[in-house]
Amino acid sequence: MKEIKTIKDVAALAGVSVATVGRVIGNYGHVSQKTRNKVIQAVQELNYYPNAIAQGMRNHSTKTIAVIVGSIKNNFFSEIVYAIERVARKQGYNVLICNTHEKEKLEIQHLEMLRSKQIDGIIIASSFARKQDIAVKYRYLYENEIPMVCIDRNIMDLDRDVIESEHFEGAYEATEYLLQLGHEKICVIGMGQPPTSTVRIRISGYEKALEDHQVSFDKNRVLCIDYEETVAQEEISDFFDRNGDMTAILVLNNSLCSGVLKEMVKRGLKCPDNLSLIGWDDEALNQILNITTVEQQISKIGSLAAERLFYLIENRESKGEHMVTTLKTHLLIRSSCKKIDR
Amino acid sequence: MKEIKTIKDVAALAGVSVATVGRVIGNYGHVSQKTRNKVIQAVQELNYYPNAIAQGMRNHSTKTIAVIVGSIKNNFFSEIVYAIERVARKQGYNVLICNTHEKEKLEIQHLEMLRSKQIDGIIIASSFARKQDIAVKYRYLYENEIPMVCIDRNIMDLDRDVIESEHFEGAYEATEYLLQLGHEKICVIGMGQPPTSTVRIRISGYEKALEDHQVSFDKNRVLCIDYEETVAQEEISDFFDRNGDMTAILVLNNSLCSGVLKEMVKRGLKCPDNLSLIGWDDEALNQILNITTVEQQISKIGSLAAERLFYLIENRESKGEHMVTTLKTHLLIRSSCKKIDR
DNA sequence: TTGTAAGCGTTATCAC
DNA sequence: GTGATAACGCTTACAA
Repeated sequence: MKEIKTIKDVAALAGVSVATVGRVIGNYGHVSQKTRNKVIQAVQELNYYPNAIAQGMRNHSTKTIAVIVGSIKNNFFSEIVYAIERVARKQGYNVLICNTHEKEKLEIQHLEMLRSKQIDGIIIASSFARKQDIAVKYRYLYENEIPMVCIDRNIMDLDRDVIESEHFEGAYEATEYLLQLGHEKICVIGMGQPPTSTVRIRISGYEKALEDHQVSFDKNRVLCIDYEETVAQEEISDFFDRNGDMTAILVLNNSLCSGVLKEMVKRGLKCPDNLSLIGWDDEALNQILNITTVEQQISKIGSLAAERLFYLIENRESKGEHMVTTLKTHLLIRSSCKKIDR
Repeated sequence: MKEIKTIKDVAALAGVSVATVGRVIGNYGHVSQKTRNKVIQAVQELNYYPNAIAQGMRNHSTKTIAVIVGSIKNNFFSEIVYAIERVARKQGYNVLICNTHEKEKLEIQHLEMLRSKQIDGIIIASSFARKQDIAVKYRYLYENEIPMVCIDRNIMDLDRDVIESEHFEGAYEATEYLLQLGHEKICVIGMGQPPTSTVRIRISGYEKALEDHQVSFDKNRVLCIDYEETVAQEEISDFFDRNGDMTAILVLNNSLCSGVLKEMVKRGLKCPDNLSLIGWDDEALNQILNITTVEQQISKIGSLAAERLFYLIENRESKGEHMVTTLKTHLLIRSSCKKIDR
């Protein structure tokens, strides 16, 4: 068990001052080749690594960013985090992971902790839909000098950069596809009770498609599910009971697709014979069962968010406009929807 | 955009010294009620939060731990990380996430970075199977004063705590189940080329079960797949070609199950009619398709590892024995395996 | 080219 | 009960 060495130990061993060691380590200023070699020698001998905490203290930078998401267990988020970490590592940054379980209180707690830890930047999928929903005393956590990028969801009226998908268009296209196949009794299922802002926008895309095809909207065809996993299956089951006449389901979150499929198995409903189905996000399950799906560019959300964040970190003073990037979705047509007669 | 306040600002506003503010914040020593109130008032007014970097500098503690895994995209790891983060947050710690892509070089790089960042502890699923495999110059990264817990995999001959599953017994039980159903041409598929230590142990459990039932082991029945996703499906396809006579497959990693199922769909093989199948780890896919599975206590691996790590952090001096915790697996029998005649 | 020393924000010991 | 101050390890302006 070796003691951790400091720049002083290196200086002592090399027979120079700490300033000279600093120059060699930091690669700045002028150092003679001879001295440089002595220092490098000493560094290797002692297995010296600079103390990043002390560096951070001086430089006001921790080379660490944080990602705040609902849950890293959600495939959508774990893929995003993976992409973020990839970009971050190449830039010499580490990534802190924070799960909010979609609880606003926890999100606030995390932000306070991150602020205290002097994190360099934050990528967040917030539980707050609008700035007004954030208690005034906590707004400073969102409106401060720390670079921040919102992913998947916008916080309305908050002037921050956003990377998201075309929620509206994705849902519109999927719904229209079902309408064109002859479906009118179309149900949608999304996450959050109340629904996340993302889900709300997707629902409005669904509504607009119905409207454009002269099919009336029925709010009983919409199910928004709470985040507590235990009750989800029961809610889905009740929903199936209430909508015995539905001919198609559009699932608005990947994590719900398996629940719907379980219910179909339980009821002996075949897809697409008894019920047409469209999923959201492409996963192994959808590929194997040949389920038509709204595809998002998940990795790209992560990598763009990370790149944008590093840009903000390196150009802190630039007071430019906040930027909203919207990524295209794509309806991947497989064989889970069938044509029906009206 | 507010400036970040320091303890000095608080002291100035409250009209006391920084020492007194420190006493109030840190809740130690004696402060009169009157002074205390003035300080608390100032703290709230300025929205002051202690700078954790400066605290870390003083206390030699960062209240941050790191988790090093192959890939957070892997459900097995994302569930573990979720469990770890849950425990950590309650203890006031943050969690850094590091993906190694199962590359030894990257693992070393991460460890160096973490050391530099003065991380308080590390939970790692290492790519190294044995201490001897680690270059001598890097062994100090594994044998130092930083608390460390290995998960899922042990590093042989390294004296560290381990939390893992019963790999051997899990594979033994699954194989025996197949043998009892009359299968003898049983294939296994696992991750890593060469296989991870975890997979190697599972394979030896499989071998032992064959031996105990007087079925000879054939190495052509074993497939170990490289981590590059792009080639995996092809390798599985070739493997199916080479083993046209197999009657059962035991999948040793959750992430491979979907690949096997895709291949079966492609070839029109029904489960269990044409081929019996056992998966590893229970996921939505297995539940929906009714696939018999070796269940691990995934969340528990994470929470136990975190609890053990915090114990080590808080009892740094204790030179106790390293501890190996082995969690039971459970064969969850569904309907993906059928009885056959010998 | 090299060394000295101030300062980053906190904690905690020591005086008063 | 309270305040001054050294220390944590590093960076860098300034002096030599």
